[in-house]
Amino acid sequence: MDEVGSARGRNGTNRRPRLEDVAARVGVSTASVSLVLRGVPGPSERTRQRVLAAAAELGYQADRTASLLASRRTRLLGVMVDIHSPFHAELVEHLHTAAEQVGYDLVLSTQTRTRDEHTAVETLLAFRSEALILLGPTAPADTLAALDGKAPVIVVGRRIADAKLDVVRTADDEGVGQIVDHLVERGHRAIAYIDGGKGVIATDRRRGYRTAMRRHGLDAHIRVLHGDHTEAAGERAARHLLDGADLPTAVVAFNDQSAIGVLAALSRAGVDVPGEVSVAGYDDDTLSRLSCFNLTTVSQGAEEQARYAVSAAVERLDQDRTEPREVVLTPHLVVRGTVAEPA
Amino acid sequence: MDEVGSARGRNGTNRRPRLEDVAARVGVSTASVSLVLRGVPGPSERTRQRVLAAAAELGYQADRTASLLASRRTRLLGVMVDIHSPFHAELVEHLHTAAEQVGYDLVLSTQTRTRDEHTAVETLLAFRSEALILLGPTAPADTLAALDGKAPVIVVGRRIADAKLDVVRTADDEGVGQIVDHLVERGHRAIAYIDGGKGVIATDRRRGYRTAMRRHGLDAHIRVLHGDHTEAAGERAARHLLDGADLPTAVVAFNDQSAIGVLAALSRAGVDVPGEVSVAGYDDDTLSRLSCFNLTTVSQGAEEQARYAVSAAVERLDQDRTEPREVVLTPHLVVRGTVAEPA
DNA sequence: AGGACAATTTAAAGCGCTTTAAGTCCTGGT
DNA sequence: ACCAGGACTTAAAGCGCTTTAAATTGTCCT
Repeated sequence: MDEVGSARGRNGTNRRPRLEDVAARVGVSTASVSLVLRGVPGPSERTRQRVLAAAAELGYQADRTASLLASRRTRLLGVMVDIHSPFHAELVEHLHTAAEQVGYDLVLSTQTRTRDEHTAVETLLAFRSEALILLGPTAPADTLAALDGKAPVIVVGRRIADAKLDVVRTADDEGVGQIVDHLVERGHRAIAYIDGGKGVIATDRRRGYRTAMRRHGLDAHIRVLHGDHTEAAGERAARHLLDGADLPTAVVAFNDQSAIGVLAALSRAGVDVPGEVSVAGYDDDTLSRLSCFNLTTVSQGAEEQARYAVSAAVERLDQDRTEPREVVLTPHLVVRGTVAEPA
Repeated sequence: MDEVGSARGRNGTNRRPRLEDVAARVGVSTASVSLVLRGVPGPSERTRQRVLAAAAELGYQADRTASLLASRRTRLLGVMVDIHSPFHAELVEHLHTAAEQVGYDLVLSTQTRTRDEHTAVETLLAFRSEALILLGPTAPADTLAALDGKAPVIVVGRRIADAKLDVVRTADDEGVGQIVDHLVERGHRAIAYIDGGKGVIATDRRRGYRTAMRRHGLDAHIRVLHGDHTEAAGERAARHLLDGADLPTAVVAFNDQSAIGVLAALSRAGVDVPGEVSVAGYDDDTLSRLSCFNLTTVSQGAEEQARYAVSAAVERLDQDRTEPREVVLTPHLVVRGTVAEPA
């Protein structure tokens, strides 16, 4: 609130105020000040008021490192993110609020091209995170399991073979299934799918497509095109479709980026979307919301995943849950403008 | 009974190894171990080897909070980012490497819709960051100046009125100037500009446009349309241009998002880009690189800014520089596919 | 052999906070 | 009066590491 700028370097001594300074000012012990500042019941109302006043005057702010060190607990959740991912950004946002509600704080660490997952996690541990929330880790399952020996690990967004650790993710197959259902309801039958490569997630989504098509008795229309997670892949696949004889009435892409590649290729070829061909993506990326795309897609529910991840951590830390748990959430369709009845 | 990894649980049976444990294992004092592990000269080669071996065996990892507390120095740079910004993501990536090279580490804190700048900065300070690197802060100049009283503040990407603190930014006016030059070279004269609202940055870019136009003797063609930083604004402005009598041959937008709105509107109206109208953005967003946009834009040089920000911090911390410094970098044009000779 | 000096090693004092056992000071009941 | 018991308050012992002064060892002269 009040930005009282205490002159730094006025007399060279520029120590930030310590607990002791507040205590001295009020004339009580540091113990009392600590108690008051943390809201622990005990100190009298009079002391409380005076301490709070003094702390405010001095602009006192607890030194986190000292607090962490002194208390066995740090109430810190380490979060590993890919700072380039918009989806992670959203997750972090919700993790912050979820953590705050249960009295935990977040420490962030990011992997980049030059900074691998290992380093990121070490940093988290070095700050004494009590649990690790890993967003879309790529490390092998046993590496993650080993990590779980040091602190509870919660993996978000990725399936782990036979998980000995907590996992929070959405049912990717189901999400793609929903898209197919949506398209079928609108009257589509020739629905092609552009694959996402060889990851766990891609496998699930592909299976979701196949299963849904069969469920609708459209086995004959199953058509999976090679691709990956990039826009370029979507474009390539779309061109392949355009070159072929039978253009499907709808195309489902592995993710939004790929779908956008499809849109670009179709638009360049003069094919109207959704007039001639319907297109759907996956992830509900920031991109997909842009009005120039307005892509029908599937949302992974960042907020829900964040909430579950935090409560998984809390259950591990505060409620001695020991058996691993996998939370699989249902993604939900986001209907926008790239799907219509087939021509 | 059989637990994966080591038995953990809240009873704290499985303490992570401490300096003392390593020392005991080798049969030396904790002091020696500390010295070895930090690479301080002193310990003999024999001790060094044995300590390193023991540390590795135990999987020892220093407890950062304790280290930070014990040493006056934390060698920690606090970085405030907007986790939703792709540009910030890039900056962070480069900040990491730059900091590492000079032996500093980063602690990240993000502002979100529910978490304001103030909170983010407090967190940074609570972890005893020695300097604060603020990416695109929105707080008023005097608030930032007050902050500088607690720790050196380095503002990245934004101009500060009469700065008492360090600033690293690019010359926004110059960047827009480069775009205008580029367009003029290609033969454009009727170049419109879509404004970015009322921020400091927007002001600079607008001025850059005006100045460049005058420099080329195109005063008569100066045309600034109302807008902001969103795609919607770009779309709106473009429609306004389309409705008017005289469509310019080129449009420069405040940023890439706005430019993409322009592209969308033009494409919808059947106007060919760059055949009929050239379009340019600003920021070199991830978006602008998408092949379906392939937008000609201006790059802010994230890496360079990051390097300067870190060295500004280091100069403050290790070389007691006290007088503020402003580093203004030259942005550079990124020529892609949305600019061509006027029809 | 004795001692000066360099090379190692270590004891011990914190860093700023939390936490707990041990006060201190009241109250009211007997 | 006197004491039990409640309401506060505080002294003091760490948390796991760094750091410095002092102690130890070894080396090399004279």
